Amino acid sequence: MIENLVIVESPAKAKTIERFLGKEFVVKSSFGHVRDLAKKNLGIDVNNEFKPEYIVSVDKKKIVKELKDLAKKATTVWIASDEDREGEAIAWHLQEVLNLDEKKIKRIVFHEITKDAILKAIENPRSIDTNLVNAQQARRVLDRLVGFELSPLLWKKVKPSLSAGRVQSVAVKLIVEREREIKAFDSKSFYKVSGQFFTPGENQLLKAELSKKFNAVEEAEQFLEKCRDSEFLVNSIEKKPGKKSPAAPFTTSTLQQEASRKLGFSVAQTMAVAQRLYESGLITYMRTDSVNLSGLAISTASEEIKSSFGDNYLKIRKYKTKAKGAQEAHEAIRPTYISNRTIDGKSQEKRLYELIWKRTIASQMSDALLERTNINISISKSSEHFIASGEVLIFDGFLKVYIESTDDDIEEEAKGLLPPMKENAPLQYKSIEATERFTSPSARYTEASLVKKMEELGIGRPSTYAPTISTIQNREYVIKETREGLQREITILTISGDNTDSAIGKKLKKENFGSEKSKLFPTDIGSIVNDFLQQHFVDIMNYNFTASVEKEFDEIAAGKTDWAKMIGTFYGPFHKKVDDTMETSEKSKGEKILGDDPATGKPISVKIGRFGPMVQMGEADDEEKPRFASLLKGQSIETLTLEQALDLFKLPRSLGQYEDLEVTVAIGRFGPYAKHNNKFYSLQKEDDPHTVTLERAIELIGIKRVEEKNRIILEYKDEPGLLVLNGKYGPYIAFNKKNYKIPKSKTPAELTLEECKEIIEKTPDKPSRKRKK
DNA sequence: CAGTGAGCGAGCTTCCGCTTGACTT
Repeated sequence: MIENLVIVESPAKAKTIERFLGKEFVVKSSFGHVRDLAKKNLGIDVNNEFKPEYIVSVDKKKIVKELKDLAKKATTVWIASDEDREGEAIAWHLQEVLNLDEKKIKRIVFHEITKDAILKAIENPRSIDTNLVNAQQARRVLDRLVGFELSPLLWKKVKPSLSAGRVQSVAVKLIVEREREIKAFDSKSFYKVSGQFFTPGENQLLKAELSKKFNAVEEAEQFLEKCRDSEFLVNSIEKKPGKKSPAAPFTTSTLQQEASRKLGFSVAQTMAVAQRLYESGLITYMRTDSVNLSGLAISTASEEIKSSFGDNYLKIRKYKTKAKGAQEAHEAIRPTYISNRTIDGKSQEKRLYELIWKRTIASQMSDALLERTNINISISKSSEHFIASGEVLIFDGFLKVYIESTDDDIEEEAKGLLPPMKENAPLQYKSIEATERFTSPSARYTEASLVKKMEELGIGRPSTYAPTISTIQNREYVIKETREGLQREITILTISGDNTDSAIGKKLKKENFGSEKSKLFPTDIGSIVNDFLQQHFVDIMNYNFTASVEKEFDEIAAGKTDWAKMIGTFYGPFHKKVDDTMETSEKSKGEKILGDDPATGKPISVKIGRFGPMVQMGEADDEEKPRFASLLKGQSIETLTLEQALDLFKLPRSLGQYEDLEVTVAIGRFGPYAKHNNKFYSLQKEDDPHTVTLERAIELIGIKRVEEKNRIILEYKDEPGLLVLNGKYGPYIAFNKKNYKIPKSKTPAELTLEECKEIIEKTPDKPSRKRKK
């Protein structure tokens, strides 16, 4: 007999709590949800008030049995799952599965894992909030209906094994739309003017920028012309105080963003490292949307700040969450023991821990105080002004430990101290430059900036950000890639104060632009699926869909709406639309007509084929069979031009004859190759299949033949198909398209044919490897 | 290792949100 059984969601949490409570308490974990909708079919009876069919998940059978046994023996069972919608549902499912007298079960909640908080919770038990449970059931059922009705539609109309859902489809949409926005962006050039000035007799330089930007090179030229015989004057000096405040403590989303920017971690990597830190008891729970710190955390942080930096660095702050739909069942992510500035562990763990430590400490520190100075410089022959701005740090405050990064990669020049100046003092210029710049489109998403956007829209939860990002990449809707940029030429106009008589200097400079590092790009399939869903299911694809159903879930939680009724209102029209689309819509291949082949006049189109994106020349019902060619890596249906398509049809290409047989070049699955006598010879990086010569192909054939010859250690006259070869992993025997390992006891170069045959016979048939989930 | 693009059909795929190990190479 045990006195009390306490059930929480996470085993790490169970371990800590067990330490706080006495011997009369056994603390166990449910490992999250214990039941879910049946996986076969829908798992929902749509004709009977959407009655869900719940089953104990396979991986939870063991734990459920254990909890059942313990619960039977206990006098009281305390269900202490999180205080949010999912937590309440977990509590209800547990109650159902444990199948106990209701009087034996008590529902408790606590927000801090301290002895006091837990004992207080135990003094104030309540019963399970059925309305909140119903809100969760509505959420679960809606997601299942959307996912399990839209996905099969895609299998039929686009490609098997695809998926769609309330969250993932909108995440893909963000990326598809951003890509189109970037492709459609019309970059405009403009001129930015900056100058270097000095007070006669002094040698300190004052850098200043013109607030006006010029759109045409002529305007910039005219302005510099005016500057050349202008007088410059310090028009005004303005000083004003400024301050910077620290960012809130980490949530899952902000941790993922900062770990990506500062440490270069992927979203999944951040979560895996954080999980290890959590399990070692070093940080609090890492899946949270709360920016709140416990009283204990704030007081230990205060101590740490006072002793390390001094009283004037301390400023206790309460942060409020801005995220839509935040449920705040946990604390913010922080070190468990704030006095530990560093930890032992792997390099990744140390770095992430230090980031969390700094962010937590900084959040309770004073503002940084600055003095900002603007010097306004007038130009006698123009009404424009140059402005020099500087910034001096008066008090560093939280900046002593932590500076938050931003996504904007616009290099902001470090503003520093300005040289001393007097109002109305005359200035001379050392040089004035007009530099050509270009307007740029919104940046492509990184994994972390996509999470940030999803959080803003209220789509997804802390526990699903990382898995969702993985799903859309696994389905190949989206690909994370580094792409090289392009080069462009910019014009720089200069006048020099040392030589006021000479003409305006003009030089051209090359600059790189548009390169992307680890950014998310939509694939052809991603775009096609997005357009298909957008065309037929606008409501679900709307960025506000989640926010609006969340409002209805809140109504259910408040007991104002019946959950099955709410689902019914949604499902009626939705299901009809699914049926209609299944019946009437054509298969979606993303087909685009590019134009006609100038040589034959046949139409050329691009679309998704059985093996991926391809171009087609001619129609299927023509007398002559149409020609096909796959798109190359990096090309996409959306952006392929007729010219590029024609290039694709130039292969395979015949180079001529060698040893009485034809040599051809083409591009295969593994890149460009030359083919001769049914043997393949890979082209090298420097070879272009469109221009490579017969001579070069023959050279490659020669090289490979020598290599092949060197591979052969032994061959036998009596058995031409049996060879002893030198491979990547050492010598081996090749026979009948199978490879055999040579025992260590034998010297490969001395093997006789008989010995080889013996080895082959003794080698057992390898069972063909089967793919398991 | 190496261009494939027909059609039929069985049997499979799929959602979101809680939580961590456990299959093998």
